[in-house]
Amino acid sequence: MGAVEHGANVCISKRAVEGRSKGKEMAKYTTLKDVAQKAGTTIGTVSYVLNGNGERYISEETRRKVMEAAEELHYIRDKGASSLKGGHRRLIGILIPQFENQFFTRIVMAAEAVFVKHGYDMIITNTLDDPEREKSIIRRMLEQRVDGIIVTPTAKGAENTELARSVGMKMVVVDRPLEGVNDYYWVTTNNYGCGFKGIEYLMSMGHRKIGYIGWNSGILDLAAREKAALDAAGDKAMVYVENGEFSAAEGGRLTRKILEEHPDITALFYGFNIQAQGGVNELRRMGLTIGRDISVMLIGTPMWTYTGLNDFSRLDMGDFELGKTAAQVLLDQIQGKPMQPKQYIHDCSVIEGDSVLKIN
Amino acid sequence: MGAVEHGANVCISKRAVEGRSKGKEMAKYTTLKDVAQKAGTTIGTVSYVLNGNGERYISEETRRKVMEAAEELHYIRDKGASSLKGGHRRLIGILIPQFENQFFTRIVMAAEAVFVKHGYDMIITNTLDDPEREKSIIRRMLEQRVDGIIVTPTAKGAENTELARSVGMKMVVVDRPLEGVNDYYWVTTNNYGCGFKGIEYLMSMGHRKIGYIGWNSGILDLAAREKAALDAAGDKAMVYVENGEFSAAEGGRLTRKILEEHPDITALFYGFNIQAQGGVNELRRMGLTIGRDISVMLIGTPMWTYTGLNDFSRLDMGDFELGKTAAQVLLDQIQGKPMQPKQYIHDCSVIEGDSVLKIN
DNA sequence: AAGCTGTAAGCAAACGTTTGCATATGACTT
DNA sequence: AAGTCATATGCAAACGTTTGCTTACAGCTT
Repeated sequence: MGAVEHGANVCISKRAVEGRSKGKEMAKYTTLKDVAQKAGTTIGTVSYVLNGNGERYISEETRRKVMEAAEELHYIRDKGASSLKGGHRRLIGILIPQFENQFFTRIVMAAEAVFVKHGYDMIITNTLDDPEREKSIIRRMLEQRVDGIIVTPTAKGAENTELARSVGMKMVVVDRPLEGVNDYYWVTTNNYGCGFKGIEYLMSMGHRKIGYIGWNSGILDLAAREKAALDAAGDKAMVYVENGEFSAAEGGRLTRKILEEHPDITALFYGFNIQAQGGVNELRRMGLTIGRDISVMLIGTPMWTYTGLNDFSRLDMGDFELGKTAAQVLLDQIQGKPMQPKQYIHDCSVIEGDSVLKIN
Repeated sequence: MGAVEHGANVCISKRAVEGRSKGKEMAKYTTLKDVAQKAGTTIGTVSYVLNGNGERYISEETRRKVMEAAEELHYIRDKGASSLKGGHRRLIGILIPQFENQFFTRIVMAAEAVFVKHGYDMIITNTLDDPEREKSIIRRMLEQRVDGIIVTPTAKGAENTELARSVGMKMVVVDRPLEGVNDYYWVTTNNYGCGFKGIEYLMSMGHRKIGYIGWNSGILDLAAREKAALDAAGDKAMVYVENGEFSAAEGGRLTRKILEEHPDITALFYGFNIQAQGGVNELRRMGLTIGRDISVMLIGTPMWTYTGLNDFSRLDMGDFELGKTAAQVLLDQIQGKPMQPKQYIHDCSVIEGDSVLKIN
C-alpha cells in the first residue's frame, strides 16, 4: 500500500450531517425504555434481565426477547444513572506525579491489572508535583463519584486530600506519606531501610568514601534515605551529600560537583533515579567506566538502565508489588472488608549487578 | 525522623467504626437539597448559584448564603447526575497499548495537558494489544458515558470500535489506523515517509548494505515502514529484512541473526524502539561500538537511549505533537465545530546523532 | 388603574436507572 | 371452595441534577 497520501476522505455519515445543522450534537444512547418498548415489556423487567442481581422470576421467553432487543438497539447502560440509586460506579481515581517515571507507571500497570479483573475503570492523572493541580484533580474525581482513590501525594497532599477524607472517600496513599495525618492506608517502600542497605552494601564492597546524591523534596519520608545513608556509614565510612532538584540535568550537575569537591570518592549512591540518569550520563561523558573507575548504586529500576552496558547494582523497590498491594487494599475497603488504616511497608532488596567494584 | 518502624496506627475514625458495623458503607455526599435547606432556599436556586450558566437573577444575599452553606457542607456536585439532563460529563476515554512505551506516555501527557486545561478528566487504559481487552474497555467507557475516545487500536480495532461508532461517539484514532473503515479522524505519523527518510539518510552517509528489523504486527500501516525502506533503497542499496515479535528480546535475537547471515551489513535500521532496545544491548554485548563498528538508526525517541553513550541518530515522530493534535481534534468535535473526518499526518524528521558513521 | 419591565425565587418535570410493592395467573394443597 | 404456593410481570418512587414555567413584587410609564 502507498501510505503517504491517501487524500482526506470526503464521506460523511448521515448522522454527522444531521448533527452539524444543529450545531453541537451529542452521542445518542438507547435507553431501557426503548428496549422495553421493542421487547414488549416494561422498564423494570428489562433492568432486571440486563443488570439485575436481585432474585426475580423472568420467563425464558421474556429474557430472550429483551436480550435480542438490547442487542439490536445497541443498549449500553448508563453507569452514572445507575450509581444514583446507591451502587458503585466502578471507577477508581489514580494520581501519580508523572507518567514519564517508570516507577509510577509500573505501579499503575500493576494496579490496573487488579482493577480490570474486578471490572473497575480508572481515571489516571499526572499531578506533575503541582499541589494546585492535585487539589483540582481530586475535586474533579469526587465529582465523577469515583469509588476510591490511589494517590502519591505532593508536598501539600495532606491538605489537598482533606476534602476526599471528609466525605469518607476510600483512599490508599502510595509511596510518599501524608504528613501530619495519621489514620490512613499507606503502601510504601521502606525508604530508611533502602538508604541503609545501599550504604551497607557499598561498605561491604570496601567503599569508605561515598557520595550521596538526592532531592530536596520537602517530603520528610524521602529525606529518610539520606539520613539512613549517614546512619549506616556511622564512623566507619564517610558519606558526602549533595541535594538538588528532581531532574536529570541536576543529577549531572551534582555528580560533577561532588566529584570535583571530593576527588577521593570511590562510589556514588543515587537516591532518585531521574537524577541518576543524568549522573550516569555525566560520568560516561567524563570518560569514566562505571564499575571500574567509579562505582554506582541506584534506587529503583528505571528503563534507561537497560543498555546492555551495565547491569546496575541497585535497590529493588518492588514497584509492581506496591501497585498490586495498593489496588488490593483499596478494593478491600470498597468491598467493605473489616479493616483498619494501616501501613504496608515493602522492603527493598539489593540486586547485585556489575556497577559496584569490589575494592581492597 | 526514624522511618523504619512507626508501628501500625490504631486510631480509627468514628465514621470507620460506624461503617464497619453495617458492613460495606459508602461515601456520603451532601446534595443540593441539603445545601438549599441550610441556606433557606430551594434546590433550583442553589443549582443556579453553584453550577448554573443560564441567565437567572440571584440576589447577592442569596448567593452568599448558598456559597457559605455549600462550603460548610462540603458540597460536591455529582457529574453523573448532571449529565442525565443533557450536558457533558467532561470525561475522555483513552486507550493505548502500554504505559511502558514512552511513545504512548508522551502522547498521553501531551493530550492530558490539553484536556486538563479544558476541565476534562481522562479514563486511561492499557489494551496490552489484546483485542478482547480492548473490546470490553470500550464498552465500559461507553457505560461511563465519556464524551469522546482517543484510541490506538489493536489489530481488531475496526471491529471493536464499531459499537462506539454506532452510538455516534466522538473518536480520534492515533498512530495506527482502523483498517477497513474510512470516515474517521486519524492522527498519525507518516510511516512510509519515516521508513523512506531513514534509508535515505543511511544511504547519504554511504551505507549500501543495510539491515531492517521490524515487527509482524498484522497492521498494514506499520508494515509501510518496511516497504518504504525497500523502495528508498531501490537498486542503489541492499536492504535485508528480519521481522519478528514486539519485544526487546526478539530485537536482540533478530540482530544477531541478521548479522550472522549478512556479515557485510554496515548499518541497522530499527523500525520499532522496543526491538531496538534489545538490539542495541546485543550489539554492545557483541563488543561492537555503535557509530564506529556498526551504524544504527532508530524510529522514535525512547528513554533508554538517554545513556550518555550514544546520541542516537533517529527519526523523530513528534510524539507530543501527536497527542496534542489528537486532543485538540477530539475537543473540536465535542464542542461541535463544523468539521469532517480527516487524516492529520505528522511528518517524521531525521535527527542526526552520532550512531551513524559516514563511510567512503 | 392598567400595563409594562426588571429583579428574585419557587415549583415541578425530566433525565435513566434500580427495586420494593402490588397484581395476576395457574397449580397444588387442605 | 378457600387458601397457599410458585412463577411472572407491571407500577411507581426514588436517586441528584437542570431548566422552563410560574409567581411575586416594586417601580415605571401611559
